[in-house]
Amino acid sequence: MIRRLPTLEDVAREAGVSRATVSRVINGVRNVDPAIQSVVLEAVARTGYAPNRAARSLVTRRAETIALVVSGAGDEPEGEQGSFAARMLADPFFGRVAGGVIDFLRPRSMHPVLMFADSEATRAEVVAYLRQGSADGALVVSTHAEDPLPEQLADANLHCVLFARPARPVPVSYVDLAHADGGRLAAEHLLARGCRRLATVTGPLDVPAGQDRLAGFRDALARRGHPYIPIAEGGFTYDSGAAAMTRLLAEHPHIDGVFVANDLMAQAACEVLREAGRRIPDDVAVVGFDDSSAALSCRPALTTVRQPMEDMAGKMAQLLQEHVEGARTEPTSVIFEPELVVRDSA
Amino acid sequence: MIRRLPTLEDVAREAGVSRATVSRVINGVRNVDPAIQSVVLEAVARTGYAPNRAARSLVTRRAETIALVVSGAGDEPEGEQGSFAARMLADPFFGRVAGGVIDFLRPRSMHPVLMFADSEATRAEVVAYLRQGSADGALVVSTHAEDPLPEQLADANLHCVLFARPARPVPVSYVDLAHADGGRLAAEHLLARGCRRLATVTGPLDVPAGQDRLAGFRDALARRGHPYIPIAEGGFTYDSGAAAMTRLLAEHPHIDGVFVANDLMAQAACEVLREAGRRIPDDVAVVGFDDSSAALSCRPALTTVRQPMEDMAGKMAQLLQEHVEGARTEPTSVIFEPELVVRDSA
DNA sequence: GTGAAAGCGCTAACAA
DNA sequence: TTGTTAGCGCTTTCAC
Repeated sequence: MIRRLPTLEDVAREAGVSRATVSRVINGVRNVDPAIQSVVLEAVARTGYAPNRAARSLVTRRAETIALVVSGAGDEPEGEQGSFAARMLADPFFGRVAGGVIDFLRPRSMHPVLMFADSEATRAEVVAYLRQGSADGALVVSTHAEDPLPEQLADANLHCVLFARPARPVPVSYVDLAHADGGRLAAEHLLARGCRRLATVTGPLDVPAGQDRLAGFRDALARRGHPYIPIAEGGFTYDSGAAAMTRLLAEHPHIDGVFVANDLMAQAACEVLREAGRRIPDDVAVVGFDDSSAALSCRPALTTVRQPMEDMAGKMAQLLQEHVEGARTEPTSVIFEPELVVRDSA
Repeated sequence: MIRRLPTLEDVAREAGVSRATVSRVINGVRNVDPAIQSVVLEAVARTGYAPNRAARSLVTRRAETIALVVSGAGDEPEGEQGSFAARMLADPFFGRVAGGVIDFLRPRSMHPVLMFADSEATRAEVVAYLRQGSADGALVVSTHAEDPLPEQLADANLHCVLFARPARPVPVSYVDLAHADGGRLAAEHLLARGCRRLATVTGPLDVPAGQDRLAGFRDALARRGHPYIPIAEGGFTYDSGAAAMTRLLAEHPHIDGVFVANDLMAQAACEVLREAGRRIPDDVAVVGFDDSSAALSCRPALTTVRQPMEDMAGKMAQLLQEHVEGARTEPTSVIFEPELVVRDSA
């Protein structure tokens, strides 16, 4: 019995063949005599051999690992709210994206490395991590508009795929949603149920998702004879949603329908409306966006524009894999369609 | 200009020294002439050198990576609820643990690999992953009592640290909470605010956390002259909490205080109570457990027993690091104390 | 304080 | 179909 972990060499000796043959069996290369193959397999079992990943990576130049990185601004106050990582982990949006990525990766026996970057230093770490070959590529989710990470990765010639179109054009692949169509869906639903004094709590207006949802909403309304709609800008967080709804209500107490640009803010809006004595949906109808877990935990259950995030995340992972394998060389984009989910709030 | 990525060799040539010297500078080994050191550093900058992780791991026998694995039963119905990974990511409990781990790791420039295992096959993958040296050890969070993973890891001589004591003894380190003390805190608070007809929604009674929280609660009550307390068993999920509270209310309509073994179920319980026309805390006081994000999103805000999960998770990561580095060889356990957080529900 | 040289365990040409 | 051999890029004795 040898003390150190068994190596290819040990298995080869045990099976009475060469290292190369064992390697072929392990890696499922065809051209191997079935008889020899089973002899090798037995030797593997007997020795309890497990291929050393570092050694393999060194020669294949593949880490067989991808990074899932969330990149933020780094200008937010730390403290009570918890760390950036903790905040992101608590966000139902991130959960669905991560879940989608993992479900794509798992059947392929791959597991993502989780990275959170909210400063130049941590972003540099992400770049370094990939440059060292610790991961073959990155899936990046940005939390704010001018995130420099995508460009840094592109400049370093590293593989990456983004969730959502970057605010400034960067030559990398991304998946995204037809946000404007989602805004339209919300507008039409509110109109159809008879609302006439509409308003909206928007997302941050410096990111495409925020802009496009608003544009689609306004657009559909304008076509139906509603040229002006009061708006209040939010930041996609619960608190910002509550604040925005409060402002809206103060300035326009008679609104009977509101489109809120994501579910977390919509949940906050419902809370504010309820505390202001408004019944939902009777007095004010509320439509959210995302169909995240917040939509279900909201009372009443939220009517919302569903973003198929798991599918989007899976696609994102698939695109990255294609880039890594060289099956795809040019950046591409895949845009998904939103869908209205009608529940109780509108 | 060379096409391939720069290697130590390239930097050495550029700096006019040997590979060994460059390696020393990169790794911050002392015995290096300051002058040479800066020459090397310049050469590194000029070439844009980044050490290859696989090559380093091959010789150091360290992956400098740890796995964060969530191990579940695999007997739960897939489907509407989403995949195991998605469900865990949506759970505020997991979010805090992961956040704590990440915040410990980040200053050390380490990033966890996220793995979800809910079947024998996926558990075997976790073991294989570690045996290949892809990660130096595992942090494991089990979602059910008889999780075989800890034992499998221990048998394979792999480093691991658990979150919570395993149901059956396994020779591995773990961090845990003094759950019984938490139950006691809840009992005393409820009694102190004048509740006299108490009941409890427990966690699953086949896991230590479920048992101990109940035991502590009962114990404190028994000491104060309340020998019998109605209970309803839940499974730590929202739905199971709602079901348990419904049963409790049907059988004991006059309860005026309830201890619910985690916040997610407590949130569900509040919902059930509210729909049954009970005011919280006036008619029924509710105390939760964990102080997860559910405690804050609950209406009214939940009075709860706080589990310092971030600290626990950080400690878990620290213990693992000590094991990996060989600074600690014997399994150990660290038990944290819970703390009552008084909000509006009790 | 620095360099030469020996591997770490594996894959992939290339030969046989 | 199988074996031989040459590295992949790095750390680490061991001399000097």
